[in-house]
Amino acid sequence: MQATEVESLRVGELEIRPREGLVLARGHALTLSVREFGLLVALASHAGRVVSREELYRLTWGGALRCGDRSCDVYIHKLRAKLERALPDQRFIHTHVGFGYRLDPGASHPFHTASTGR
Amino acid sequence: MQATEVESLRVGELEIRPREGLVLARGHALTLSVREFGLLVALASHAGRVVSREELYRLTWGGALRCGDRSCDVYIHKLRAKLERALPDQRFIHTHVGFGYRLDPGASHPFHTASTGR
DNA sequence: CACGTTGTTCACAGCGCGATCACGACCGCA
DNA sequence: TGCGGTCGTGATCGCGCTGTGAACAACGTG
Repeated sequence: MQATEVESLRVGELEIRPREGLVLARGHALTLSVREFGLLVALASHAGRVVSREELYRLTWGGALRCGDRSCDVYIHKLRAKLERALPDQRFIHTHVGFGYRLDPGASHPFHTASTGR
Repeated sequence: MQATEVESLRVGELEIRPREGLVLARGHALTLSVREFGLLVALASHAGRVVSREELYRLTWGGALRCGDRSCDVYIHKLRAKLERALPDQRFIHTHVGFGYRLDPGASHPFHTASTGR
């Protein structure tokens, strides 16, 4: 799945143009670094699916994720910060503990269950 | 039966993607822990049939169920809670006292069945 | 060279998860 | 009716996974 070959990826109000290195949030442009952009493209090209850190790293950095490497987490954080600044009312990147991350526009947050409500 | 090799399992309005660690309930994502997810996959890969605790434990935890271990019960409970929160009008996990659990979307009566029909 | 940006790594904080325990409800049975 | 076995369910606790800020090095530019 070569995301860089498509003209435009759409995830909710995000429009990503891989070949231009451009991201539009509700129409106006975001300023992302190369890594941030690569990560977003990697996520967007699997939108709605859970992507493991290994996979994200391979797609964005281009190698095997070394044990203990937290680069993904750090950049997920940076990406979240910028996305949230652009669209404060939405949540795009969801964490699936033990599995990876998922990019999803619609649902702000999946069901959350503490333990039978109190 | 290696459930992790199929793309997607469907049980009623549940869609389970073993390789992603993702569950969709009526289209939108659930947040399950690794154990909860493993258990659901174990049940789903035997949907409609009663699965013993020994079998569930072996499939999910990967070892023999020790005498007195209630892990299965506890996680069945957690799973039920999350499924019920997602789809309150349905019951998926049915208890067969003395035998085990059964995952089934439609049926609601867990009667002590000798299953005559079939 | 001075400076701002970016990429990488580290350290610490916070919280979710997994394993277990405890108690109570329920049921079949003598 | 008392007893033992089976389940449901809330609670506890240590640990690992994640979130997050910051330090530092590597560049690119004027």
